[in-house]
Amino acid sequence: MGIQKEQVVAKALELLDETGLDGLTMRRLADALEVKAASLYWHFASKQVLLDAMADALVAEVAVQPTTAAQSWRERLMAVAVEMRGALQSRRDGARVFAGTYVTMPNVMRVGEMMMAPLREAGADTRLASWGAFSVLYFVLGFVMEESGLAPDAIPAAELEQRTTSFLVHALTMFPHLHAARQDIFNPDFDSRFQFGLDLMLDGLAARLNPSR
Amino acid sequence: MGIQKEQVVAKALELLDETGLDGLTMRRLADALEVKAASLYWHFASKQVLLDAMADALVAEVAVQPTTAAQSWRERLMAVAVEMRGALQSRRDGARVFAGTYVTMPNVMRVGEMMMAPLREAGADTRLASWGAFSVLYFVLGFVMEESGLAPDAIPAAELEQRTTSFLVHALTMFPHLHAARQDIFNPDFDSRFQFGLDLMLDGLAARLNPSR
DNA sequence: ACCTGAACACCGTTCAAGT
DNA sequence: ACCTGAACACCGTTCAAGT
Repeated sequence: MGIQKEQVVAKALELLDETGLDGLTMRRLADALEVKAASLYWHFASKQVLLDAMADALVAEVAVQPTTAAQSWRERLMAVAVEMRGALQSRRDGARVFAGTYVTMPNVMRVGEMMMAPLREAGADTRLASWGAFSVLYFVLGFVMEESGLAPDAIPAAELEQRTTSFLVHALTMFPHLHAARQDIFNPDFDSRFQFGLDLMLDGLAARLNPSR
Repeated sequence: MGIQKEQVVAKALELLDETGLDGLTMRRLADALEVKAASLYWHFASKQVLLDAMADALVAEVAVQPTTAAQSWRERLMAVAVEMRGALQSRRDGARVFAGTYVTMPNVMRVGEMMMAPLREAGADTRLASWGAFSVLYFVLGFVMEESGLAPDAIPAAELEQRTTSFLVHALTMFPHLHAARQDIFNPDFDSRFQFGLDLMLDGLAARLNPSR
């Protein structure tokens, strides 16, 4: 009967959680599928093609919630951004897998479309809507890369503490603003920090949607 | 006499331009330095440590231009963001090298400090200044990752064309907003697109610095 | 159509041994 | 203090051969 593409991608994402991106090899994946490594090349031209498919599958989990008429464009766009962050965080190294990818994959396009829609309906022209949507996507990606780089399974606790100490020593002697803000910089409430950055962009978009005010 | 850390990092960045991140191996780097691969481990505990040093060296090129009193906080923050984009683009796969890194490296801290300074002097509290600065950094990183993924030396022209076609086919049949905005989405004026996204965030920051208006 | 055996040309990393 | 030889335990990928 053999293996199917979708099974391979699903198993690869499963394995990703266990091994991380650096530990995910074609041989290990083949083992998990009870097949030989060479077989994978019948279904995927290269490891990169498989990684692209994984990225697409990751983003496929960004659910389209039925639009409530009561929701503002801002709430709707925010919801997609939050979902996107969740998708990138749903698997270990998810952001890194996605980062090697381009916006031309169907499910990434779908997310772009879902971000553009509320902007368009609120009166944005194609440039404002598309550049705005992609700008939000770039922020989300950058945020999650940093955020998940600090996750406990990505970095040993001892090393994190060492980095923290090193940061504080440098800050104290050379970077007064970082030192003054150390409480905020090490604030572990990533939800609030994400919301904060998102709001900055949404405010900028709002100003362009209502240039009169 | 032997090799020095700085020479190794400099040569590694040089080689990065030739080979790309995937082609940069310890053995090739050793060859370029006319040394054996094992010797590198005397200076760097692992390849990852070397990559961290490369990321730091990349960001070291973000120059501090002497602040002109005439410049607004907005101009100063923008200038650092533009410099940061330039640094990440100065080497092939620069953004990918940097993306594996954390904000605890001295030169990354320096950039954070340079972004925070104008905000603080404009009256921002530590939270607004630090979270704002890092939000801008996340946008810059996400932007350059996408931007340089589309660069001619990162992707063969034939494949880029194929992706474009695939995008348009999908857009036509499934994603009306993307299709309507296709001219803007494929607009190659990345400077303008970068400026656009940056302005969104800066507007958001401006609103928080002058909440009275 | 789909899988395997076997090989090719590499990797990162370690470590005893050299100078 | 710094480098090398030689090895270990892997990689991604190809391809003739099998069913």
